[in-house]
Amino acid sequence: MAGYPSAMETRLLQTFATLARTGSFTAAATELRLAQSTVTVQIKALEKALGTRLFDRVARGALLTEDGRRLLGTAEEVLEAESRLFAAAAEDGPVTGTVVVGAGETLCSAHLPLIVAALRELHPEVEVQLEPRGTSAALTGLRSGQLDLALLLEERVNHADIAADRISAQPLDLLCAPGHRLADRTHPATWEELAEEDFFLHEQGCSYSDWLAGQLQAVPGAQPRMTRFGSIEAARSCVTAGLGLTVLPHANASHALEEGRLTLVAGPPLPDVPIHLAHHRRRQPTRAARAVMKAVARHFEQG
Amino acid sequence: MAGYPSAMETRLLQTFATLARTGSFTAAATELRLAQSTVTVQIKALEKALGTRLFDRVARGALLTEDGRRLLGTAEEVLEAESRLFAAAAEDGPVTGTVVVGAGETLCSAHLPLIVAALRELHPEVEVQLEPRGTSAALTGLRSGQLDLALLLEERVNHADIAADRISAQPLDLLCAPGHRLADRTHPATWEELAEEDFFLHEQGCSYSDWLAGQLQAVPGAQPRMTRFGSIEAARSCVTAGLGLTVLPHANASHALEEGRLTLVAGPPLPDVPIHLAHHRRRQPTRAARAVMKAVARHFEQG
DNA sequence: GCCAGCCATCGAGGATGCCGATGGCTCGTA
DNA sequence: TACGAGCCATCGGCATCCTCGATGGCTGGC
Repeated sequence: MAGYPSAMETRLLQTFATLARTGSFTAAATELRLAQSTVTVQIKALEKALGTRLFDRVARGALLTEDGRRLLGTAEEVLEAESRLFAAAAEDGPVTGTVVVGAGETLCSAHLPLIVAALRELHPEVEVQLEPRGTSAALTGLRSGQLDLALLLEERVNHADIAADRISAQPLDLLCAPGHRLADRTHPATWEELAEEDFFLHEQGCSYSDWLAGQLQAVPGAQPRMTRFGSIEAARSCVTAGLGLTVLPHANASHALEEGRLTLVAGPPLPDVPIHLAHHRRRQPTRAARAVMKAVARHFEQG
Repeated sequence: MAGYPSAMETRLLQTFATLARTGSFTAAATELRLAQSTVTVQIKALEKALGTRLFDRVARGALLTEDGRRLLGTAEEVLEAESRLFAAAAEDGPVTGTVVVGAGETLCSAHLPLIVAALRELHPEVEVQLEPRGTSAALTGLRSGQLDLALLLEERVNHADIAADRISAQPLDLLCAPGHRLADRTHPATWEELAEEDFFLHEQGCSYSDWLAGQLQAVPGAQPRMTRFGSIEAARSCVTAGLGLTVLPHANASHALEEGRLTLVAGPPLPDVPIHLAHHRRRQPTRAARAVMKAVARHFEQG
């Protein structure tokens, strides 16, 4: 029994303050919507808890004692602090802080700079920190708390502890250099034809590159030649140099297409790659993180 | 339903702070001597009351959310204010302020200056304000709250709402001027003899003067000549001028006796007049008032 | 001296808090 | 992979506490 009675309820302090102001048990009870006897009991309980008499009961009502006057101010400080607590809880906190977003290089280079720029206008106080990570590294980061959000280029994100929303889908482009022999094909190349070509793809774990690799390897008797790079830029450079083909989300290829460094290859239909925005299910996103989530969603909605 | 839920208990805030510090429901429960389930329920109740999630429940325990971090400080302010309240209640307040003491002129002139002087040494912060009042006016003052204390020269003080302690008794002196014809009596004068004299007495309502008047009027066939004054000083002046006799508590006569302006008259035995120290029963004396009460009691104990 | 207003007390009943047990979940380990 | 330890959420029971209305004592005014 070291300290004070731990169960101190501010309800008693409310009654204390009201009784001090009105000077009447009955009036205080009316104001507090309580029975008069309840006020009597509560004040008695408070006096017992504080170990001192707070009021003199006189014929016309209740008068603060010296101790009562002395303690009233502090009691009101408690109430005021409590009121501030409720007020702080009611209002939203500032949208500020750093949000660490993990995303594969594909998205980092194509979309995220635009998103960050849009966000900066809406919430200048929010700092976004990009962490280039593949899907599995991103998931680990979400679990360990190193990442607040992750953008995943995956068909499905199915983990019990990860919440993921499908926010968009990227069309894929099959690409080669303008001078490449497949550049001017008028009718689509088949998988069998493509399996004879050289491919320069993004690293293992990149979903659309893995998907393409799977398609090529599925061609019977084929021995597809695929070189994987840790950097999209490196793979794309090989392709613009005319060494072979690659596959990229359209957003990552559009620049080079416009500048004539790459051109589309007519080929078999390619699927869209969905983009998922993920966060840890058990961790509530910060306000800043929610702002980022909104900005991401808006970016992909608009195109 | 305008405001916040009025029943906010700091117990929940204690649990909030402890859980935030330990990061574990189980550890917090152990520290707070509660069951783990209780901590769960309390935190849930607090989150509901505040309308926001305070903790992320993760596998290894509980992590503060952004809102939790933001509100923790304010919650601790509430606890700290409450702690101050208990501390303030535990310690005695300062002995300071003004104490209004009512007393008849008799005591005001003889005793109270000494009491005030003694008190000033012990409690320099306490200011005593003297209100010359007769018994009935003093009682009214106690009831109305104008007086904190009253010193009453009465045989008995018997009022349900007034608490009075008999703290001393004043011996009475029967007095005349040295040249008066009763000054040199060797054997005591009787009431019959005294009833022939001129008396200069304090005002109506002065207990010992009234008592003396009663004795004189009780002498069969007597027509006592008594002049009453609103001021003791006035009555005493008449007596020192040799115009007659008076009766006074010894303390009020001693100065004049020592200086030879008055002398004792041998007469019938006179009773002691008790002094009562009174305060309103329903009003708790302030600390300053209690200090005055102590000083008064000590003064009369010492003589 | 009676009446109106005020506070204290009491008993009942309804709400609430706390507890122990149990179950689901995660993580580390054999 | 299966298992056990540790952690939190839920549930039902029990005791406690809170609130209320009724009643009585008291004071002060008419």
